[in-house]
Amino acid sequence: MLGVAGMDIEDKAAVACSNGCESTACTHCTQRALAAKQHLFTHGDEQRYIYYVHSGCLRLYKTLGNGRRQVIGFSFAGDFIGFGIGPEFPYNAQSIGRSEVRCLPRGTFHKLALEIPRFAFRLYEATTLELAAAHDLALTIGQRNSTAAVASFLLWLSRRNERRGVAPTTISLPMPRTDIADYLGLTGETVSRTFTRLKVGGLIRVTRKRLVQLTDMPALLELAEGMGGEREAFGYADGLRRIPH
Amino acid sequence: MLGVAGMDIEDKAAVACSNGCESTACTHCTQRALAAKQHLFTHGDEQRYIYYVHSGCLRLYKTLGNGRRQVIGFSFAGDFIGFGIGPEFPYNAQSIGRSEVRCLPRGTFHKLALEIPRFAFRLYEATTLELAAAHDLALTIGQRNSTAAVASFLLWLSRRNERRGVAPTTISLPMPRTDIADYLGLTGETVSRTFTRLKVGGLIRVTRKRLVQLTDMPALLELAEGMGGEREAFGYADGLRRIPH
DNA sequence: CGACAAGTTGATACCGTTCAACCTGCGTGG
DNA sequence: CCACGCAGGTTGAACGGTATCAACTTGTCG
Repeated sequence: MLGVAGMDIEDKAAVACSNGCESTACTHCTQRALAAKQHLFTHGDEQRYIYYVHSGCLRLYKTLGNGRRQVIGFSFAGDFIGFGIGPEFPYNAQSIGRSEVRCLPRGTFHKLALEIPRFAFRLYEATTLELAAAHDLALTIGQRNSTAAVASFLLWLSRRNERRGVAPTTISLPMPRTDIADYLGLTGETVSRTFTRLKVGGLIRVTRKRLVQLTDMPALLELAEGMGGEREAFGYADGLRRIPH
Repeated sequence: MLGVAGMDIEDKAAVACSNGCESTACTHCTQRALAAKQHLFTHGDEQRYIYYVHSGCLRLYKTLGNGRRQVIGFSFAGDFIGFGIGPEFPYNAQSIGRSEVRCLPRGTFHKLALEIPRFAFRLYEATTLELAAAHDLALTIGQRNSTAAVASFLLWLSRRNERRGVAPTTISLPMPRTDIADYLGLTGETVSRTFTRLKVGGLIRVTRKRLVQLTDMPALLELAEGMGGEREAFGYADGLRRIPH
């Protein structure tokens, strides 16, 4: 075995890269600084590079002809963006705040993969983990109500913290509410209302708009599974009282 | 280049397999016949094999603690099931009707990948395409209304036919309405109503319950992008008249 | 400090869900 | 071969969660 089980997707990819970069890829790599809201690439752009996020955070999203937007992921520092084999990117990548990325020429990257089996295998592993994440997202969007969706989103960030040795109860949100909304298939308003319901329910504390404390993990875990209010505590399926008008 | 651009994901995987199977994998492979509704594996089962669907159709799905189900994909004859590196399957695979699968020992499969770079690379390619499909699903569930979702589902099957040289306007549905519903994040009732609306709108013809003719492709394409009824033909966003009570 | 983006809260509408009754058609067994 | 049975599918009526549109507040950055 490779002894990488339990590692983060970005960790795996980083290992994969370090293998390759040492030889060739990173000798050719360029840097790029992105301003807030600037696109790294858009849907249909030629796939020339695979990107490595050095700092900042980007949103990956797709759009419908009518303008509706689905965020399919967030890329944090240490993540790779742009795995895939098609000639064009099938989604958009946009910097949320300011960020810096490294650009690894795709050709070099793939040549390496064809030369070093372990490298290709790690690419496979990394993609496989992204796939699992995408399936989880589908489960969230399709089957969780707004409360369960927001709860599972917060828990996802919590687990991410945990794996990096950061306090799992202190969640910093680099993205605006509308991104969370478009990620979860909701609207900004609904996300906002859900935050305040979790807040008044005592499950979270919102220190600042982009900084959340998880104060009742077990309850959040239950909510995320749609088990909130088994006894329908307040007459609502998720056991949280609606804010009175 | 490898000259596989534009190939189907299952075609790619088949090539990948044929490369490997010829040497070792398939000499160890066993067959398995599944009855209707029988599970190939369930969430949490140890990942011992990678499966190749020889005949029939399976649904892949995940569930929430409260019992709600999200279908994350359908596996048709020629597809592989079970790519991934974790110790356990993160979803369930259940036969829809009767089906037959071949079981390829995971160890052999992965050893091969580490020996033959091109094989590992093809695994990477195949997973990459599955990932793109999962992102499309998220877009559908999160942003398309019931009409757009059903339209894009039919068009997906249509494109699939096209790539296999089958008439793209004749869609056979191996799965029940409830599977389509749980795939699109809807209910069986809503899918059923949407079918009849498309029917009375003249966009499809339902020959038998599981056999659909696409009679107005351009309109379906517009609907799938949420552009249906730009002029709101019937006063509804999707341009299709609701069935009066 | 001042302007504008981001976030919150409110009122209302509506799409999809839910629960229920009723068809339909396919496979099975008498 | 037909009739039965039942899963699958359709249709109906009402409810409700989330979207939508709008006003207002907050806070962040230049």
